[in-house]
Formats: sequence, C-alpha cells, structure tokens
Amino acid sequence: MSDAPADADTSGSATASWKERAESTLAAAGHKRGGARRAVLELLDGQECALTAVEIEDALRARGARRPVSRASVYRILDELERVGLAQRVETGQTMVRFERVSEQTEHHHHLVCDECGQVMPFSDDELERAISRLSEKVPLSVSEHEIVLRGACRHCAS
Amino acid sequence: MSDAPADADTSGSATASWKERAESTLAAAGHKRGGARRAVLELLDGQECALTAVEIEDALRARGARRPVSRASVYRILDELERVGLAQRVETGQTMVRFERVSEQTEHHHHLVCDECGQVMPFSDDELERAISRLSEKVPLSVSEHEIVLRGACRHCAS
DNA sequence: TTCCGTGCAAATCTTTTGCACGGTC
DNA sequence: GACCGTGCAAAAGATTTGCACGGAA
Repeated sequence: MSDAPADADTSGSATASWKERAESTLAAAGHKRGGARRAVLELLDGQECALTAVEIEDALRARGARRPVSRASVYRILDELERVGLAQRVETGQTMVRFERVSEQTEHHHHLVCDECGQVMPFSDDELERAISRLSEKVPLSVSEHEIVLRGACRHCAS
Repeated sequence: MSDAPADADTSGSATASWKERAESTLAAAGHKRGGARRAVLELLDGQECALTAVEIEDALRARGARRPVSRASVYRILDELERVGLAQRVETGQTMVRFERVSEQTEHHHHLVCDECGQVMPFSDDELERAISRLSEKVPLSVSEHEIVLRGACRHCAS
C-alpha cells in the first residue's frame, strides 16, 4: 500500500479533507459507513455554502455519478452531522432550513440572503467577529455560537 | 381635553404607543379594525421579546381579560404586521418562528437563545451595530435588514 | 451473525388556505 | 349594503418516525 491514499489516516491531520475527517469522527463515534452518508458527505464537502435537504436530495439524484439518497436519510444524516459538530444549521428566513459543513479548518462565515431570488452567499468579516467576541463576554449567556444574516437585494436583483 | 389621552392622536406623534401607531398605520392601509387584531396588538405591545404564534394564542386564551383568538388569525395578523413593517420575524433555531413588534421608537435589538431551556432574551450593542453598518457597505448586497442570534447556555442553565 | 444504515410510507407538526358568518365602515 | 376580519376545518409543506431489509463490521 505504497501509494495507498494517506487519506486512510483520517485521525485529524490538517491535510485531511472535511469529508475524511467527518468519516473518521463518525467512525470513532461508533457509526458504520453507509453509501448514503458517503454521498452526502462528498456533496457537502464540495459546497461553498448552505443547502436545504431538498437541494441535497435533488443534487444527489441528478448527478449520474452519485447514488440517490432518500429524503429521510438526508435529514437523518444532517441531524447526525449537526449533533457531532460537523455541520451546522443555517436559518435564512426562507421556508426550509439549510445546512453546511463546519470545522476548524473551514473558514468561519455568515450569510447574505437575497429576498428577491433567494440566493444565499457566504461572507466573513474580522471586525464583526471581534465585535461579537467582545460582546459575548458581556451578555448573560455562556455563548457557544452565533449566527448573522444580512438580508436585502443581491446585485442582480437590485439592478 | 386637558388631560384627555393625547393617545387619541395616533397620527404618528412620538408619544403614541406602538399599538396606537399600529392601528393607525393599518387603518391608513385600508384595514378595518377587528377584535382579534386589537387583542394581538395589545399583547405584543406589552412584550419585551419575541413570541411564537402558539404562545400568543395561549396568552390570549389564558388571560380572562382578553378574548381568545384562533391560531389562523394569529398567523394572518402577524403576517400583515410584518408586511407593513410593524413586526418582524425572528428565527431562533427553534422549531417555531417568533414575532415581535418593531418601530423607530422601539429600540433595535437582537437575540440571545438558551439551547437548554429555550429562553429568548433581547440585547443590543452599539459597537456591533457599527460593525454591521460598515460591513453593509462592503458586501455584494443592498442590505435592508440584519439579524443576529447568539446561542449558548443562560445563567440559570449554565450553573 | 449482529446491528446499524437506509428506503419507503405513514405520522407529526407548523403554517396556510377555503369557506361562511358577523362586524365595521 | 359592501367587504373585510375571523373562526373552524381542511390542506399544504417540512421534518420525523416506524418498520423491514440489506450491507458493514
């Protein structure tokens, strides 16, 4: 196993992809590997921003390459990923909740939502993060996470 | 009408309560007054923070003073208030969406949510608002509103 | 072999809608 | 008298759960 993928070492090396780390984290948590979950992990790993369960289902059903995954499984998998901290729920004010991968390696970001077309885009801002962390010290809550959403019209819809 | 309630003047004077301004705004928009809406407005006006439709329904059904209002009406009324900008939807990551009154007179605020007990508390921070407005100039979105939620454990649950 | 992961169908739960009646303008 | 506001019941839409089978360990 000379050129066997070093990927096999998913014990947390900084070079492992999110998907790889996710698989090992889940394995460590006592989960078996399943085809549906692998497909979802692969899809999420390639995404820039949050997707809804339906979008995930459709994407997997569309690409000939990946196996289709039932809606129920998508929800179960996302729920699990959220529970172990590999993914997070994003509330955009739209009908359906969205999900995206998370990790220390993944850049922390927030969301811009276009009220017109529904497009969701990521953004990040250091000054904002600093304000948030200072603030977190002052509020009557032991803050574990924060979510920020800016709503308005995207460039395309505003013009 | 020396000490007669200047409240009667609901044309937008700074002294009118939110409820009064709401009623006149709605009237101006061509709406008739209804008992259910009045009850909801009165309840919301006395709230510090966001409530769910069910909480509103229960509160109105509980207090002997106020008339009960059907769930459907609560949703319809909230929807209307949101449309004209008198109330806003608050996504807390909990199952149900919450609503609260809004106005220029009402202090702009955001929310703290306890993951344990579900309590929702308001907070406001000038530095954060400044960071948000500076940021709003830089993103590829014509920002019309923003929502910030900090999640964690409240003092009671953390101890 | 044991047990978890997954699909399918049914169940839940929140929010919306259709319709008819009663009150407001 | 015309129409809007409201209640009730049904519908719609998102997410969850029950159950049985097939694959992973």
